[in-house]
Amino acid sequence: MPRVTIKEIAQRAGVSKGAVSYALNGRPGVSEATRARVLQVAAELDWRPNSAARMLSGARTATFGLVLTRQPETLGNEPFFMQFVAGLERVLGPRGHALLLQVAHDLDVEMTTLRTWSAERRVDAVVVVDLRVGDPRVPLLRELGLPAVVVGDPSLAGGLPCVWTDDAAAVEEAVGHLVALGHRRLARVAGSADLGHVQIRDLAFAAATAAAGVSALTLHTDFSGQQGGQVTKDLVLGDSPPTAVLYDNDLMAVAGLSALNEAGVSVPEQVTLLAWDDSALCRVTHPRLSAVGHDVVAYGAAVAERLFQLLDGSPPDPVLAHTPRLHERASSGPPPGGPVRPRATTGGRA
Amino acid sequence: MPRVTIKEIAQRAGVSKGAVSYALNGRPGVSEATRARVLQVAAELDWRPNSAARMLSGARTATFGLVLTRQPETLGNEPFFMQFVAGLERVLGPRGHALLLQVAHDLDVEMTTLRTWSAERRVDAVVVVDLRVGDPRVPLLRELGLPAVVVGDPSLAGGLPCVWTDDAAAVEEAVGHLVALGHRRLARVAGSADLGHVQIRDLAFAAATAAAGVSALTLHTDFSGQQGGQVTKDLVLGDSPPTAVLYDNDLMAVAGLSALNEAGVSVPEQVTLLAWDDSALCRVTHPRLSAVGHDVVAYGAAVAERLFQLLDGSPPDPVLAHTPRLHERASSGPPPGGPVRPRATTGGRA
DNA sequence: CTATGCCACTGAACCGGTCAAGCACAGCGA
DNA sequence: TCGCTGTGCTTGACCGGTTCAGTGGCATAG
Repeated sequence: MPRVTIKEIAQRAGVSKGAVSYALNGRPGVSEATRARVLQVAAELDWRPNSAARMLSGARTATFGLVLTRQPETLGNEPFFMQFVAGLERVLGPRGHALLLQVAHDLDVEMTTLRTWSAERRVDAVVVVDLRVGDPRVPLLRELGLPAVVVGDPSLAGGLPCVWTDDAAAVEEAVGHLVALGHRRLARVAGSADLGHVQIRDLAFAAATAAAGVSALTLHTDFSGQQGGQVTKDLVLGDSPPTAVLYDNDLMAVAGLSALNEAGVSVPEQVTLLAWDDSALCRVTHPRLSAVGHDVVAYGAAVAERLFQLLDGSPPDPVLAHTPRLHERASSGPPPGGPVRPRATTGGRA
Repeated sequence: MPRVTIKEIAQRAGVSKGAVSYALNGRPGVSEATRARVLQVAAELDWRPNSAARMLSGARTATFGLVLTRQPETLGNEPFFMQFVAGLERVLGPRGHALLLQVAHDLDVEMTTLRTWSAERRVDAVVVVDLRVGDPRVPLLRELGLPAVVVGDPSLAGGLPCVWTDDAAAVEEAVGHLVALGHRRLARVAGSADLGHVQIRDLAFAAATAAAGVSALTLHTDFSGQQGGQVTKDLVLGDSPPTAVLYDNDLMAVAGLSALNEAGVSVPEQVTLLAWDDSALCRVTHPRLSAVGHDVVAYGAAVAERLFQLLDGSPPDPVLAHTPRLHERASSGPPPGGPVRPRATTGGRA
């Protein structure tokens, strides 16, 4: 396979390598006539730049990196990541950029990968997800001088450019909705406490319930269905059970629903359940799960846009992608014994 | 950030660039004493090869490509892909290789990506999944001369090296199990008929049911929960309903279970359900779903191993990764009216 | 003592682009 | 007529590795 190079284009077009480079990159230094001729020859030969050569001289790899650090099983259970990646690519693809992906099983491996990518010059920038509280990746990226876009709350990003969703506002909306329905004892089945977005929801949940003067309890899990189901049973079958439970992902909500179903507790008559993420899972249960959710594909696309802005030298201001909204379905309703006052909501969205 | 290059190592070690290259790559041409000195200097300076420079001269990118062509939503709902990727990385990471990922929304985009990666020399080889019947990617890869490992049945791979799981045998096991339980009317809720693995299961299902002399019906869907639920209801509430339904993924099985639950049909008393893939979803329903499943992470790892073998020049023989097995849980049992003969199974695995 | 061969290493070309510097020539004003 | 400026193109260095054709030194064979 004799690969087409600019040298060959230069010969055929009767100009030098340099002129071809100028012409192909749309920069001044060649006449329009020459440029057109070069472009035509390039098209005829179906020339594509050798990415390695570009990288070597230009120092731009046209590649971004993403490391996902979770257990493979957990990762598979979260539709979030695949949709997020799809959103990234929606923007990267048309711009000729590629995504380098690594799935790591712990943060140390991820950090090593970031170091390697930086040292080997494999990526122009990286996307960082699942921020921890006091995340060690933030200082590492600073130290490496590796451009990065952090997916998460500005309070966690340590000054790095970030794209975030306002989870606190979403929690407030959910709590407000539940309180308006008449619920007075709320519980939250949360993910790992060391994850930044979990902590942000923790705080928002505590604040919103305190402000509304209702009781609240948050329990942390590993995001698994197993723990989601167990914790739900413990809560609902225990002393002073909550009348509404808010989950940190969809899988745990599904597991909770099944556990209650098994225990003979009816949803939403006895307990209201609210999932988080609003993936397809929420629409395949009976009753269908009400959920706090957002457009994850668009979220990924927003992050990709931010990556390009970053390389263009824009300042590291946080970008709010959007605020997750509550989607009411059949798993939520007034608490048993009826609402304190008539349904005060404005009606749900499907 | 003054990047460390072999030139600097050469200066410090008092040898030439060439000698350093030999030393670092473990090839003959330098004495052991010199090699040790070079390696030590390299370690001290924390040298890493510039990947672009390597690619440019060596023509090896240490990168493999993977294109996933599905709707982003569908993709998110299939734990398969994330686990598969995790399995790939399990092997690639330690060997210093990276994975370039693209999510495409149709096959044309995927083909364009493959052309681009090949022309730009971005990858050493690619992994091809979701093979179609008469897949156009097979001749394309041939034309491009791009090394590839096909994930799927040898009959679909068109002579390209492939890694596969014996889905036909798994279908036979499932049908055998159902027949042994006494079921005489089976149905299958399948995915898109144009996917190779769906067709293989189609044929195996038809053959196995015919051999057992039981009635069988296969309906195709788009893998979505919505269609999975709808088709299940149509089947079970229709004329001559099946007593057992085998699904092509977990999501549809969950949706089917919910739909029946909603319609007041009890599982497994009235209908037996069997999911496929056996992700965490199967353990968060009530009753828990029996499923045909396998170790997807190991599958991905096997594919990665095959990639390296391919680059080492091994012949394109198919590799059987493993055969999915039936995992019995609570959604399967004898048909209503009792088994034709006493339970003939040897007991299930968790 | 020369010839032979091997070992360890050097020097330079090369991969395919980018880019700064330089050069030829046209157009223009003085 | 001579310089000056700007356009359009060429030349060649450079990125950081790999690789191949030497080369000099040394040991062994003839």
